[in-house]
Amino acid sequence: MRTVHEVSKLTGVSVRTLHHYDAMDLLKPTQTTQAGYRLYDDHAMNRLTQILLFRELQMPLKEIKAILDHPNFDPAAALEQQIHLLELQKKQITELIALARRIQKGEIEIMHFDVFKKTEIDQYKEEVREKWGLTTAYQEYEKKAKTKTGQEFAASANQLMALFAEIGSLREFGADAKEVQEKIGQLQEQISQNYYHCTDELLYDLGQMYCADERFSQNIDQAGGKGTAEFVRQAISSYVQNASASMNQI
Amino acid sequence: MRTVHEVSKLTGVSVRTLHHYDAMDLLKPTQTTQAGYRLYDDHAMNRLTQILLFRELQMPLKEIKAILDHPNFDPAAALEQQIHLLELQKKQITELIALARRIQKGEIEIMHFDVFKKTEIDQYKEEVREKWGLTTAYQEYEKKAKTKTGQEFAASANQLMALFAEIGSLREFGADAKEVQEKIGQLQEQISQNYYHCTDELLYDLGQMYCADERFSQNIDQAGGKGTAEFVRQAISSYVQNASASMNQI
DNA sequence: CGCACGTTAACGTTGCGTCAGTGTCA
DNA sequence: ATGACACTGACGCAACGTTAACGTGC
Repeated sequence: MRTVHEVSKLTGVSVRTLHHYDAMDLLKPTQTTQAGYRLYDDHAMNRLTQILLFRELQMPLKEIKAILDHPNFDPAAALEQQIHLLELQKKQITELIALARRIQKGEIEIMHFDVFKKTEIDQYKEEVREKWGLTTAYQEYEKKAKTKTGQEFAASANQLMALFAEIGSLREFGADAKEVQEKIGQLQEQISQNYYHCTDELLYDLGQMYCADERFSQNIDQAGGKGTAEFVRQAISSYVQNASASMNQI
Repeated sequence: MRTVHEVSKLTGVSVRTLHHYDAMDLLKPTQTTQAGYRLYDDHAMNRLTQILLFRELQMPLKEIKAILDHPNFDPAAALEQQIHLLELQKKQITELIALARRIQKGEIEIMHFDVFKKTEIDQYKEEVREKWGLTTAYQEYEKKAKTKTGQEFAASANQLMALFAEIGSLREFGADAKEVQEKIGQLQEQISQNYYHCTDELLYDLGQMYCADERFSQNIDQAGGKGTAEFVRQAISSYVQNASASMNQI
């Protein structure tokens, strides 16, 4: 267990940064003493490592949080992506150096501005985001949310909850039952209409989240009875599998 | 002559960024049409190249401006420094990749946090700053400025102007005359006391600036008569040369 | 006259730095 | 009791993004 100062000295981040990451729920201290002192254990240190790696790649902290908190977050896959990004950056710097050298020797006069355009890097970053089901959907959601009044917002939430209640009442038929699978299709459509384009992958991720995140599971179980969240997750899982199976038949 | 949009497409910077750089006097358009449209020529484009190179190295825009506007700014020297910095960055990324790879293979578990500490880079950046006579002195100045009232501020400015007037009255003796050289010594001391530690190098840079920047040369000439700014520059130049010569004798 | 492009002005955002005032612990 | 270290606001700042409201030119 380390104090803020110790973590700071060890990692090079400022104490203020640790406060900041705590406040925004990016990195919570493992414990706090009775006096409110932050204490970090090795697990927290590992998360900090991940954060710093992503930060090195110029990712916004919000996105880092979203990735690390993703229900299907896979450290190995993330690491691979990070390495790829680092190599792209290295390549870009190498090109920059080469160009600077040629200018130095007087071989060329003006810089190719293309070198500054990190399209390749940005492109891969976009792929990374999509891999974790982020940004594209998330941005879409934020835009739709802006043009919505509080009432409309509540209305679509109620619609969803009503659907969960219906699904909950069908638990006896099993997750694979036609009726249930139909409802899952409706769920996907409703989300697409009210929030963001809900692909099968996203739907799957949502299913995971419904169980993993208490704020969801509690609400869902309240609407459809205990175990509904888990039931929805299973139903979504087979729904998605069937969808990908029918894709392969084509 | 290019419009903002053209420059933007060519270089990858946003139009807003060009506005921003204009507003902060980092990159002024070569011309503006009667309608206020910004137009950039090749010279401006070259300056933009320099800016982007420094920005790539994570330098604050203020500092970039200070360097590019420095009276003795030397593009070749700057380029060399930029290359050096780029290579340091490349080295750091290489190390990061190596570490990430070892983690991937399971050879090690936890990251050496040292990799994130860019001490070497920061250190060299500090050298670059000092090379252009920046930051150290500038920060000192800003600190002293904070603990000063407007009156104290004006007082020290008047002291300086009085000194310039005295030097101006000694023009007939020539820049190398004992009396003049003495006054230059006083100048250096006064600056050190009121503003920041004024090394010989800094004094020399100031001399250059007194002539290059109209805001200075006009005031100085007003205090000591026409040609005083240029006279001071010459006097400082030989003062500094003598100082470095006497250094070599030791 | 439309339509792409330009302008200024002003507020919003990210990621912290930097006090200020106060409590804690060796 | 005296530092060194901790905490919580709160404001500040850099480098733009974003939106609004409006002029320009082919």
